[in-house]
Amino acid sequence: MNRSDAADRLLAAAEKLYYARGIHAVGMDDVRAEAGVSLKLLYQLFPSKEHLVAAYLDARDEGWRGRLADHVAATGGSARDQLLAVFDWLGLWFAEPGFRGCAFINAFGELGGSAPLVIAVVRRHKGLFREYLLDLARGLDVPDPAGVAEQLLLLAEGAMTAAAVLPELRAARQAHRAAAALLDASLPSGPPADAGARRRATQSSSA
Amino acid sequence: MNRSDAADRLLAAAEKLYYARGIHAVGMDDVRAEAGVSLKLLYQLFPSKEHLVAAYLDARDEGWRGRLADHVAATGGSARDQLLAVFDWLGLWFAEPGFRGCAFINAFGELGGSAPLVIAVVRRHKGLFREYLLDLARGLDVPDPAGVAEQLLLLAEGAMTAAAVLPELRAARQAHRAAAALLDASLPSGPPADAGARRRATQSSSA
DNA sequence: TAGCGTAGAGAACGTTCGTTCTCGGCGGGG
DNA sequence: CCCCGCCGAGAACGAACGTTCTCTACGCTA
Repeated sequence: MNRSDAADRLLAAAEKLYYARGIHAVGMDDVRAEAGVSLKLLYQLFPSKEHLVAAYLDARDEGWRGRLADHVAATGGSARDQLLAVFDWLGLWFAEPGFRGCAFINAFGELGGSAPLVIAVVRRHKGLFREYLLDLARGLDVPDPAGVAEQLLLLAEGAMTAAAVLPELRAARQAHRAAAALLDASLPSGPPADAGARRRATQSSSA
Repeated sequence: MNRSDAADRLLAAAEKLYYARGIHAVGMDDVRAEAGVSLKLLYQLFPSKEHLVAAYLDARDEGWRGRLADHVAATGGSARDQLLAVFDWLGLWFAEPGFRGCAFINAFGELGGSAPLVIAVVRRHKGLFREYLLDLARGLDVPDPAGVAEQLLLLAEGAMTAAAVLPELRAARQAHRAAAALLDASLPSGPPADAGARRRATQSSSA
């Protein structure tokens, strides 16, 4: 087996097992067995569990942001539409079978104090997500796109944890409504002329 | 030593150690040593680690919600003021030394799949926080207090995780601004007359 | 074909941890 | 004063895990 193939299989196995069961509940031998790779090769490719976990999170970061950006780009529309499409995509993600919250928040809570490699990857991921929102927010005609991006980031983070802990809240829909309200309120000229109509329609459709 | 005193000391030790280092990084003997209690008595009071963790989270739930409610009640003012005071209190909490995010989210990420007692306590805590926000939101003159409460819940949850992972974002301040905007937008008659002035003042004071 | 480097399978090792057991001592009732 | 039961201290036990080591077999090269 090619070393690169083995690395791919190991990362796929790590993502499946770590995300589903948590990190400390999955042993190196579990990952090895799921990937069908020898322990020796595993340790040649990833010299410790922390390295494997960091690589898993790195791969997941790339995939997650890629799928989000693809969905948003496919939606098209104005900057406002694209920012709202972020929350549509969150709703699709939350509804996927096996959804267990944000892998990065989970990993941070699990390894918070004792895994600097992992902490760095988590921070990088959240920072890149924030930058992505900021890029979209720069397309708005608002005086403070960074503030809007950070407020939407808070909404998205809150939706992820709420969806994991209290699935019945339909967090993505509430986050979408809140995001629309924040976008309207952030316009220096006030909400667009039909904002009231849109708000009423959004509320009644969420009953 | 009284059994009730021993339980109190054990819960205090558990809170200090579990919150600071995470749950699986703290052994039963660490808690026993910190509390100055014998292992035998520990197991008489809490028959397993999972019971001890659940009891720790229950005690923390009570303390956390109590401190929040005290701060909000001491603030007084309108329902709107009290809801915003929730975010003021979050800012104070985030700034405390040793802040490491929400203990319940951390525990959920750490034990997500394998500790039903703990999951139940986490869900109860978040449910009670949501009910608290809902009680405050019922004092607003808005058509959908439940929606407002849930949107503010998302903001608060997002602020907690963002503050833990990216402290430099000053999440509480952004969450406060977003909450004010959401409250203005949720009024059926539109924002109060001075909402624009308040928004501008809030923005400039955050530079 | 002989020799060598390497890979795979899994045993082995050392550590940690949750939980239970043993032993020595202390206090309270006859 | 003596005996019995309980308690604290800590050893002990079994399991799990991260990591390394051993042994065997295979493929490549001359």
